[in-house]
Amino acid sequence: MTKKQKYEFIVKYFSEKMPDPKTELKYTTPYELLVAVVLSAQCTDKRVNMVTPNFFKRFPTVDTLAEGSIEEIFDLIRSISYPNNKSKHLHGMAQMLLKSFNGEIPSDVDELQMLPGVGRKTANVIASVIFNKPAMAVDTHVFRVSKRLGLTPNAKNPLDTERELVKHFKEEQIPNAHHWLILHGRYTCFARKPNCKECGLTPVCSYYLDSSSM
DNA sequence: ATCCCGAGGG
DNA sequence: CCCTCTGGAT
Repeated sequence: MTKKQKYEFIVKYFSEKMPDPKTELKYTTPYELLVAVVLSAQCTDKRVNMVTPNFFKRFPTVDTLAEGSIEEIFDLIRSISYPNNKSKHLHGMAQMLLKSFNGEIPSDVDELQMLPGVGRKTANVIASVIFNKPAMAVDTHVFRVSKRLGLTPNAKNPLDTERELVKHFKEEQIPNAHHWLILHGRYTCFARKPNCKECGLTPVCSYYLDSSSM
C-alpha cells in the first residue's frame, strides 16, 4: 500500500462517515470563534462551551471586550485552563484588533499570529473555518492520529505534521480533513486507549497493524 | 496519573 | 529544544 493509497482510503472512509464535519465550539461570529479557540488551549470544547454563553453576553464584540478589565475577563473564564494567561491574552487581543486591524479579524495567518494568545494552531483554525483557506491546524489530536495512521510517520512536531498533511491532502479537502482527524481522535482514536474495535481504518493504520502483528 | 482543538518565554 | 501556565474530567 502506497502512501497515496492510504490517504485515498482514509478520505473515502471519512467522507462517508462524516460528510460535513464541523467544530464543536459554539459561536455565531468570527470574533466569537476566535475567543473560543483561544480559550480551548489544553481544555475540552465542552468546558469552553460552558463559559462562552455568559462571556459573549457580557462581551458580544471586540469593542466591548477591549473596554473590559482583565479581572472581569478572568472571572468569566476562571473555570477553564490557564485563566490567568488567557484573560491577559484576550484583553491584549482586543486592544490589538482595534489598534492595528480596525476592529476586524484578519484573514492572513501571519497577521492572526500577531495577536496575543494566537499561535500557529489557532491562526490556522480561523483561516480555515472563517475564511475557507487551506490552512491545516494541528492540535494534539491531529498530531497523534496522523502519526498513528501513518500519514505522517516522520513528524516530530506539529509543524512537521502540518507540512506533511498539506502536501498530501487535496487543497479542498484540508478544512474537512482537519475536523475529521480531530473528531476521530476525540471519539475513537483516544490518546490513552484507542478504540480499534470500532475503527474502520485498521486496514491501513500503522499503529494497529504494528501492534496486532506482535 | 494523564489528558484536553496551545502559547509564550527562556 | 525545554519549561511554565494550571482547571476539571477520567
